[in-house]
Amino acid sequence: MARRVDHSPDELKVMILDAAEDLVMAGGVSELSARKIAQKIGYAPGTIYNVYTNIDELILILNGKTLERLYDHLSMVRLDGEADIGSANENLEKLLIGYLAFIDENRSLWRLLFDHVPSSEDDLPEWYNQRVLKLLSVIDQVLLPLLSGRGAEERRDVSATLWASLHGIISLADKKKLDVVISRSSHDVCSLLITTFLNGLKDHADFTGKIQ
Amino acid sequence: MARRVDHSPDELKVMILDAAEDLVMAGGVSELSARKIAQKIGYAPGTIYNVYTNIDELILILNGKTLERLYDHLSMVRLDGEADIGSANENLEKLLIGYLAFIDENRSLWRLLFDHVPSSEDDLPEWYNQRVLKLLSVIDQVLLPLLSGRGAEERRDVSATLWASLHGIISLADKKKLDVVISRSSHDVCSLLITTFLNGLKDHADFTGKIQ
DNA sequence: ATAGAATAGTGAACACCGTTCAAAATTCAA
DNA sequence: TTGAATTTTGAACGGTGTTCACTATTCTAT
Repeated sequence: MARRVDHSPDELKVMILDAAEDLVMAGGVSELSARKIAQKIGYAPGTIYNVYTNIDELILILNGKTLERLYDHLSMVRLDGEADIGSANENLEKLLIGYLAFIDENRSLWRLLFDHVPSSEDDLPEWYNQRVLKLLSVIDQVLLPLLSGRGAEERRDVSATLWASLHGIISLADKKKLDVVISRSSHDVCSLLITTFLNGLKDHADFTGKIQ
Repeated sequence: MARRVDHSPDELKVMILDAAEDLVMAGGVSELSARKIAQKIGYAPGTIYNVYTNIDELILILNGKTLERLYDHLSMVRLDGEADIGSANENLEKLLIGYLAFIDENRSLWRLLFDHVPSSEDDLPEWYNQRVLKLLSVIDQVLLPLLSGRGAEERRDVSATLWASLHGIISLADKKKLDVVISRSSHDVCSLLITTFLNGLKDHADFTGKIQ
């Protein structure tokens, strides 16, 4: 057949993406399949492959969208402008609350974002990496006042360390792999980590091993 | 057919488990399938379901085995007995090195251990939880001298927090989701976290919000 | 020794999955 | 109006987990 005039390729691409998003939101990651998307938009499965090279590419773009939505969500958080540890702690706590709220409202998309490992081992595309960096810049800004003496790269390493640590707690808790081992909510555990981490950043050996 | 006399049910269970382990080690998590296991041990696929209720149960038991092997690996690490932060740091660094070495030698099994989410949402069995706790006790012991003033439960929470944080770093790095964001090896990042965390544990508000 | 119950193992079948691609349907250009 | 170009199809391929009627074998009891 040919162009059913119904939808341009670009429209189709969006329709497929939206259908995928709906499926994941409504039924979890396991509901995402080419056939179900096709059924939802009233096309044949093969049509998806005219517009996306494969399902991994579709997921990548969907994850990019989730990343963007997460950034939008977190940049709404009102941050304190003071440069002391107390303010940084409060700010990080606010970000944490925002992040946990986002996860709560977008649990399945968030799982897809972090748990999905694409079959191919190619590097992620530049536009995707940019979004990750943009997201991390939110934490970076909060830590900036405390790390003004250090270089941009080292600062980003510190932010990323904190971020990855929080992610570890939240994702293990989500997978129910912390239940045995911990008696508190992941929120409380994250708060503890933030406080301890910030406290630990004071006057100790930095990344390069020098004392500040 | 009946008992081919070849193997008792218990033998069969072990054979299947070993075949599964071999498949994962040799070709990654995606190589694990009922048909491939069956082929490897010279039985029909259905036989597996006479001995395991489903593949998730098989994976759970395999993960239990990996957990046990990881514990054995880590309990070989010689730890310093001093009670100061420096010793704790050294000890954790040694454990980290041991852990990273284990991952290096058992990457696919380790991925199966942490990434696999069973379809059913039942709680994990008690014997499995015990193994997780036993593993965590290794970190617990190292932190014990620094947290002697706190209760056992709170100490375990602190250990689990550190553990989950390290896991977050290592597993994000493994999924190549830190490459953009960080310039160092996951080993270095983990070392930074350990140092900062230990430093931060000194004289700051504890889990309950009180100052020590 | 033989009949029958119990057990062990089978493998085709079911309902899925991602992906491909020759063919068909439609539109556009000449 | 014809023919080229394009879009869409859906059957087909090779895979997945899981089930279950059936068969083959062994054990038990007569």
